Amino acid sequence: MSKEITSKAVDYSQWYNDLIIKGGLADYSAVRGCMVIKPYGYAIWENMRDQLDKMFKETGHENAYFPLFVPKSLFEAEEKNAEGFAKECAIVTHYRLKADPENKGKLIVDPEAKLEEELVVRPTSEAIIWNTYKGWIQSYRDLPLLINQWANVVRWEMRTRLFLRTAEFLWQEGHTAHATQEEAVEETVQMLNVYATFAETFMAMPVIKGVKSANERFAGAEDTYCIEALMQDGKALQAGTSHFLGQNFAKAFDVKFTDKENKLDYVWATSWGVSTRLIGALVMAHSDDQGLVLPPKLAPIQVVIVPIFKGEEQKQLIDEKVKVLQQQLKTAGIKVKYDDNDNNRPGWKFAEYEMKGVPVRIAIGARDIANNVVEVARRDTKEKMSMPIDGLAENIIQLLGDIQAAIFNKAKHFRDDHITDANSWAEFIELLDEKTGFIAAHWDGTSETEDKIKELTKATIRCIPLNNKAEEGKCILTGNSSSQRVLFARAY
RNA sequence: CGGGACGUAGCGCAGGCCGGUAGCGCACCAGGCUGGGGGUCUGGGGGUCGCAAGUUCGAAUCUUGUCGUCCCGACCA
Repeated sequence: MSKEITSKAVDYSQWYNDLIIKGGLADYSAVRGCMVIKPYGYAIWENMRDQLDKMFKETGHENAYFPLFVPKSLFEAEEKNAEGFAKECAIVTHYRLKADPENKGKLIVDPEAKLEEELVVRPTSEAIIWNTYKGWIQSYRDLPLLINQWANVVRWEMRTRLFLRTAEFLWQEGHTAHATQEEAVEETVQMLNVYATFAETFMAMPVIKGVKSANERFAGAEDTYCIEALMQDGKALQAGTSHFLGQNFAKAFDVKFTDKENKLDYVWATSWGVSTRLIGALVMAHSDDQGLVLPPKLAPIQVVIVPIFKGEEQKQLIDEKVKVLQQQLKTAGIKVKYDDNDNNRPGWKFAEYEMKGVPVRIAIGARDIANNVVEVARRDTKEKMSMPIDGLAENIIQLLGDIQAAIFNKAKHFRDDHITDANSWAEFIELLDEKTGFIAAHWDGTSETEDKIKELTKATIRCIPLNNKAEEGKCILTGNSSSQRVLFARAY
């Protein structure tokens, strides 16, 4: 009983931390605000990455890699972007250390090794990328330019949380250049849809697609599209963003092209990204007090087989049977692990793999072999069933599919139950505090009102949903006229 | 950057008020009994008590300083 998890009803935040640490996803590190992603957590990221990468390539994108460092002068070029990120940038000012003459065995920054121009450790790569694109784009024939980068970025956050907000994090950032505004907007929406599909199909996490209000817009964007998810504590989490950048970066970095009519114009841009934050979202969307609940499509281990035996003779019998089963499951494309480690007893293993969120557990003992069955337990419902050994792989594939669908539906029901209309300020406050979740309310469309609401309630406009229906109403705070409801929530 | 908590074995903690040989649980090592929900018995290894000064015959314990981490908030993906 060495690995107890704090109940999420008692302390949601502690529950989340316990899952990450005890589930073996990540560890605290010696660096403030930075975490170590452990193999099991990294395996989830690899699965996310591989799938997203495939989807990016299917939509015509290529991968490239740009430098970690951005010369300050480039970083400054797009004013709004620079201003937005300035206060969370790490800066390289020197390139050398030397032995401390006053303190043996210690090093100090060599004052003679000061850089002429400081380097910003990228918090995002627009600047370095657009500076590069300038040299790559001359003609409409060079467009569209569709590039993605898998990278790490650094944002010096005041307060960090495992996966949700760390000073350094892994992500992908797509940066595209287009000949027309329409095409750039189309790209922005296309990538938003890729993210939404990924979140719902692979993470089993329902999301709302929408557009950000001006307050929440990416620094330097004309429009920020986003997918918003709901966590089990009723707080919203921005899971991905896709930005229409207009010609802002093209103008800042002087990226022009000649069109078919031989006219010179600035290119139109997009950028879009998702990060390791998705792992935090995944954890908070589905898990319970026994540990992680991972969707089969992203689980590093989809099926674990636990042998139950008395003595070597039984063990050998089981080993032989499992060897065959394991091969059948692998052939069927299932990620399966046989845990015949003799240090831990079955009960310990059951608890351990529940902690780690393995979707399906198969227990097999001499008794089962005699009956030509195995015991199958699903993580999401804890339900146990007996399955015939013959045709096991087909049944397991079916079961994995069922689990994927079940956890999506469960999350979707929860989410749908937590989108509530508020028609008065009093109702708005009560919903925020009691029911939580998304609150659909009228808003007069001004930044001032949004700021005021945030100040009073800590709730922000998560998004204006795409295809939002028009509805005349009065702003929840000011009573001014409004033409549609927007979604408010407290958010991560 | 404000508020709070905590630094003692790999992890989780006690000891501290009242200074006097460094403790517990888990984990680890060797072996036994075990095995269908975190089993059990025996034996064993592991510590400059975050760091630095000070008080004292003597400091994990008292004093001062310092560094670090986590949690809550503002900021943000």
